[in-house]
Amino acid sequence: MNTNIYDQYQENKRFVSVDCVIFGYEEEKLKLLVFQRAIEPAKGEWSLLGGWVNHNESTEDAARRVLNKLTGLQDIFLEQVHTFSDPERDPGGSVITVEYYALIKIDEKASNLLEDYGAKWYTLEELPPLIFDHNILVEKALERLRLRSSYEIIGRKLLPEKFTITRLRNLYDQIFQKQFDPGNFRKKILSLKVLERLEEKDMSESKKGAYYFKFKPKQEGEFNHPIFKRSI
Amino acid sequence: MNTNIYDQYQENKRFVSVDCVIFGYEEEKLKLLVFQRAIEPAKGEWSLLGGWVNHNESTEDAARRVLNKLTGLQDIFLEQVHTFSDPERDPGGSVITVEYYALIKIDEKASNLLEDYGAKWYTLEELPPLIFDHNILVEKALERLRLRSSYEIIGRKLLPEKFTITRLRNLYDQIFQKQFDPGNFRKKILSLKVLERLEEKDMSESKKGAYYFKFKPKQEGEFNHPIFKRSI
DNA sequence: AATATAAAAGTATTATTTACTTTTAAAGCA
DNA sequence: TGCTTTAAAAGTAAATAATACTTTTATATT
Repeated sequence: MNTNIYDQYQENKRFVSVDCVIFGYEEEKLKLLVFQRAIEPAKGEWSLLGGWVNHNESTEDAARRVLNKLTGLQDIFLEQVHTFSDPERDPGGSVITVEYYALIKIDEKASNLLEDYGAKWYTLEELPPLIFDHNILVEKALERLRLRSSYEIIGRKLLPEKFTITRLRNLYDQIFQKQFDPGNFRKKILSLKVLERLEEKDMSESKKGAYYFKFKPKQEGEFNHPIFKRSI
Repeated sequence: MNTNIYDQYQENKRFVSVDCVIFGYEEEKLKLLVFQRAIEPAKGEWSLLGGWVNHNESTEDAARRVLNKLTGLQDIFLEQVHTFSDPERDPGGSVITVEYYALIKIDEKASNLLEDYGAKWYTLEELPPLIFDHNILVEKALERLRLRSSYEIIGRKLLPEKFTITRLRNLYDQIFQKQFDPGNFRKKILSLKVLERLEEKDMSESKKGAYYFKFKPKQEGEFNHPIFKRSI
């Protein structure tokens, strides 16, 4: 252990954890990965993925560590959401938790790993009651995901390499829980010039077929303004 | 000390602090309150207001406690910004800090209290280098203040009871570091119907005089959409 | 009474959003 | 072969909002 000038304040040390709201997209549905809690209190109940923040580790590193242990994935999109610190929030003791949300492609994960952990994907509507304040954390993560999605076109981490505009629109329908107008959505998205049209078409959804698109490489400072004035 | 089911994880306990970016508005300038640090390391250097998070206290309570000790104010607007946790961020030891920004009326504070703490108001341009990552915290707080100001009309906590539209516009000019068009700003603000015009005029700035306005009581769910499409 | 000032109101142009309708490409039949 | 069906893709017209201005107004000062 390295010397620490704050050792005189040992009294003030606190339990700090991270909790991850894991979003995925599959079968035209935005889904959320939840776990059966492995330790007391509330052992066996549904919970977000969490873990202690180790010494000499940032909270983001801690979140990546627990996510990697679980999914085997290395390059996961993470955004910090909020820190919850009500001393009563966890009946097991006063724990400060830093919340992140993660976006992952569902087909990428090693599903056998997930089963070992008693994990399960739920749609937003089917989500069961979670332990402690975790349902509030989910709400907060969803708010933040919506905010982000209204400033940039999200999907790089949720959709496969190539996808149709209809599929992207469906993702946005799911995130905002509303129906975007197909024509207007297409017009708006294409006007942003962040997608590149491929020559290949997806013929499974219509007779005419829908062009596949992929994301152009990310530009610096691409999105400074809200994209949709009234999406939220 | 109450019993704690997590006692077996004592090893994992961490130092947790709060840091406050304190915004005020005075003489047509957005200002920031900074302090001469009272403890080692970097004792005497400019720093944000901070403090340890005590047991049985939320981070927001901790922020209110240090702000109240300093200013005597009870009802301070606070918004949580971000949690910084790089183990190397504080050379004195690995400390996780939860950042808040506060909005206060400069004339309200007991300035003698401030002097005891070696505090000083700086404009954004004049802000000196701060310790550790505190300049980054300031940037982050400013970003968050801008985001909030683009979703609701801020000023309840920064302006006096009654104020002119010009004064509110000047505050927005300061926050976004740009010049809003006087006519268009007025039109936009009044269309939101959050201000109430008083009969009294401020005659100090023009021959015609400018009506004073005050905020109407806050409505629930008033602002769901960005107010200014391109303010950021 | 004339002048000067910034407030307040007004206006015209352009851009964006919204709610639609029409056309199109290709598959699957008759 | 050519008719039908489908959702994609393109197009359109009206309403709303943003922007860059100009004009009018109320009142203290000269």
